Amino acid sequence: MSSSPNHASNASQNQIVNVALDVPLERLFDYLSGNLSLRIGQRVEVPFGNRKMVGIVMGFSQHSDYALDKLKTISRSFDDEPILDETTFRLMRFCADYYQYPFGQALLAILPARLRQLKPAPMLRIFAYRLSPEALKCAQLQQQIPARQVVQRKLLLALQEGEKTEAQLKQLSSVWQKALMALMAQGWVEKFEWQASAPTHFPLNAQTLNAEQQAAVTGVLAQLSQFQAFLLYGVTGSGKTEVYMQILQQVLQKPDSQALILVPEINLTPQLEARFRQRFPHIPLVTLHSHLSDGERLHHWHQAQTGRARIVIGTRLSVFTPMPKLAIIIVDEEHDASFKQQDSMRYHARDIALVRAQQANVPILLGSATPSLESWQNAETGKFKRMVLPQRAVENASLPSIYTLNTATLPLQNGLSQPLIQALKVRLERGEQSLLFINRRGYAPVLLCSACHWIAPCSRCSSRLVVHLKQGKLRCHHCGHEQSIVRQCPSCGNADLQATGQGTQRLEETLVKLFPQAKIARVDRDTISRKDALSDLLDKVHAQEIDILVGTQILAKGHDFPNLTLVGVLDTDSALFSPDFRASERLFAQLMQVAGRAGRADKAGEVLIQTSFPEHPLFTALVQQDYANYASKLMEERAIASFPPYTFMALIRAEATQYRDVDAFLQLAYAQVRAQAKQVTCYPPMRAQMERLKGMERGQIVLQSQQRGALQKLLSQLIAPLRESKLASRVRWHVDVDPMEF
DNA sequence: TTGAATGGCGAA
DNA sequence: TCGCCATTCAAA
Repeated sequence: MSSSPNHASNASQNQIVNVALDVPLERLFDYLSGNLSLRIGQRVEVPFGNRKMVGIVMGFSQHSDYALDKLKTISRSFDDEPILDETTFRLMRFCADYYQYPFGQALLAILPARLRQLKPAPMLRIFAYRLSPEALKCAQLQQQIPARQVVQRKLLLALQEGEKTEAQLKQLSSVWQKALMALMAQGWVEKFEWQASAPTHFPLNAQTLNAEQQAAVTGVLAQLSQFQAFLLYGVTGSGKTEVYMQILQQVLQKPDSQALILVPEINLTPQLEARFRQRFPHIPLVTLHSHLSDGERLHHWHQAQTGRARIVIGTRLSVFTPMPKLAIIIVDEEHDASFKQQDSMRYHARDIALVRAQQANVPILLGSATPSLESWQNAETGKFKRMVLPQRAVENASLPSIYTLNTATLPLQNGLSQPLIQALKVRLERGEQSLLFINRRGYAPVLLCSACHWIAPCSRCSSRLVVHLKQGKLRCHHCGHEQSIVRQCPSCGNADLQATGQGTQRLEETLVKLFPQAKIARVDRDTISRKDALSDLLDKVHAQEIDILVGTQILAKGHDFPNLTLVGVLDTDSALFSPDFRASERLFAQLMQVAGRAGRADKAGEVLIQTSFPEHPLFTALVQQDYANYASKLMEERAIASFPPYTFMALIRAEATQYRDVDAFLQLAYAQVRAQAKQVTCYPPMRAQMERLKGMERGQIVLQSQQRGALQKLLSQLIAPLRESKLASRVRWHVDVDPMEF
């Protein structure tokens, strides 16, 4: 292979270039380089069919399987520098294989939207400003500027502390640019391209750790130079974040090293981000999540990809962010289901993080109060090192007391039992806060005809319409369909239709009647649609402007309410008997999580759970707050039933307007599996849990194996013939490896 | 996936 | 015969 003299280019003189494109085909596409100088990992524009597409240069070759005279030529390259490298290719190769997803689509999907568009992206160079040598020599710098030039003086004052980036200066004044220009014109300030520098000092506001936290920190620090997975199992409020930060403090001492922190949801990032920024004020930190604008996202991604950002905090997609000096990965709340992507490439960010840590040979730390059974199993077998934080970190803070209230025997007043009402009353009198958790949005989950028992159904889904009284609507929470509330039963004409059951709206209404003097706030997807709505509300809670919070799972996660001493849980029983084998694991985690909101500071917390099944093992374990015990119970069940983590699963799902098309397709898949697989068990096609969704009939087959390898092999052989099958064109279908929902 | 090409069928 | 729709196929 000829190489160009200056090594800037690997391709010259019309070579064959292998390009990855965002198309649902496994292969790469060959093009001629023309007279372009290209490098691996560069972004290019290529003609594809009758349109243009963005591609990534994967390599160069002498030969092509494709007829040479049919090769087209790359139109142009977009960026000066490659944006991806072999490390990322390797990770995405693994993902594409593991999740049975076309490589090109997987690769292009990890780019920020701006880099998938057919135009050069403004690759932002970051500029910073510092005092000029003359300014440094000048003893009384402030006096050199007229006192009226307030902004100029302000900027100078800031720069006297040290260099500042544009972003930092921007915060000082809205007219910072004009003032800065003036200062530069006078020669006091100079501009330079900013490079992240090694932190020179860390603030001393690190909290003192208790013995277990210290042991966890020491344990991880002892193995910084190689791959090792750690499971940090710490009860809610045990100070996991402090452990993360003290570990990072050490890791980031190493010049240029980068840390990746994955968090489940966007709602959690502002708080966590603020804590990290406060702790590491001199270290460049970026976030990556869906609330960023395209421009911001590109900017942040680029910071990470060039190694300038030292800390990256992001949601699941950021597990793929290229980071040249990655030194550690932390996955917070590793059990959280939102790490699993539920469409296109159905990856699990925690699992990918493990693979990535292994490939990069760096340690990875998974933290949770209720670890996933998969991780728990890995800790049991010694694959992960387990570190336990058994107590709350804040002095005098203890775990809340948890009690069940038997709704089978206690009378209910609009869904609330007397003991719970009493408990709320007591908090109000004491000036403390309460939280009521109910996992149902809307006013009431069903609209029922008292005469013929007709229930308002969704026309497109096999689900019921939820009553939203304030809006006067019936809504489907699955497809978003909305209609006005019917006044008459369409089945028998009866006008007595009843909104039955409890939802957040109705609970709020009940509470307002019971406690007219209390300040009550409802928190669910309906009230938290605006971007800052949640954080505004949380501020109110902190300012004691709220007495009772009513809400769904949005409230369960991560928030710290020092004055909150009561948590009430309503109506979670349906999850106890769900056909999804993971439902009880999830419910336990969720209830532990909400329970953890009570008594975070030095006030004792109380958790009251209304249930008709107080004897259920889930609740007995919950009352004792014994995750370990419940986990081993669940593990026994999983072992008996041959479910994960004892086996590996994959699902083939299909949907079509006619179920017979779905069935025909799944029967074909089923037959193929039966014919090939020795170590894989396959169950006949069945209807999905939600049989109909958005007007589509749905079904699936389940594949199961003791060996991950056998399942992988089978899937890779199965996909191609299925794609080619005529039946496949009549249905929409996909493979879900390690599915989380059924 | 996308878009172009193909082929069948009813209307004119 | 034209035009519309559904189906099929290639994409470098």
